[in-house]
Amino acid sequence: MDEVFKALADASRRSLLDRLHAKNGQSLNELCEGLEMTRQAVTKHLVILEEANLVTTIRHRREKLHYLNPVPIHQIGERWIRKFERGKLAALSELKRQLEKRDE
Amino acid sequence: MDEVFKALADASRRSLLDRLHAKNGQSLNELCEGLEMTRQAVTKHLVILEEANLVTTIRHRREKLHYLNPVPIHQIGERWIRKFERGKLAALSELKRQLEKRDE
DNA sequence: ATAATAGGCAACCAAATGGTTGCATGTCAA
DNA sequence: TTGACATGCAACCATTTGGTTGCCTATTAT
Repeated sequence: MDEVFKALADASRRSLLDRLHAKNGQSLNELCEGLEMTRQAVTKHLVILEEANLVTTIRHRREKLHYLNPVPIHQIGERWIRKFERGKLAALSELKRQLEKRDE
Repeated sequence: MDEVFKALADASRRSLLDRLHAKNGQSLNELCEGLEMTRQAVTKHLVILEEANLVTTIRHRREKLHYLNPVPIHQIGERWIRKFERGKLAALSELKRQLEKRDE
């Protein structure tokens, strides 16, 4: 679990997860597009995400495709949120979402 | 949100959250007990947790009492987990919990 | 009044981290 | 086969981070 938190600590890695959340199964070079980092930097980040089991990869031809794995993220909440609190928190964020939506 | 992830990245800080989850509203010195860190190190960690809004404090006499705030933790899951995935993941971890319980 | 308790501030240090450059390897297309 | 494309590996560097020590302030109890 330690690796998961370390992996999520960096903004670049979180934005890589965002990209995969938006479009799953991207190759390294695809994930590099539009970023101001070197490909090698992105590689390093992806390795860290893989080791944390937040990203799974499969090779297809010469490409390595990356997929987001939401399981470890889901487990985070289970550590510090009691069961009876979940409902209230969910209701709270739904309310927040509605209020923000109203201002669009 | 960046501060939340940074704050959660460190194992010492996570164990402080664990302690508050077990017993809410502890003072600095209470939180220091049994740890192999200096009080000043713990102070630094608590400041980081406060800035991330993961811990709220109130002063009572000369003591500063610390409380766990689960809201930012709850928000993490909302970022990368689609609504339709939540049910499955919750079922999965419940299953896992049951299986682990069986081995006790 | 004074000692003990609870906490705060600042300077300093070693280790970890995020990034770069340069080169190597494997695979596909013409 | 040969060049282009997709990825991998390693050395190196600046900055951040977690921790320490030393000293200071505020509040409580005797």
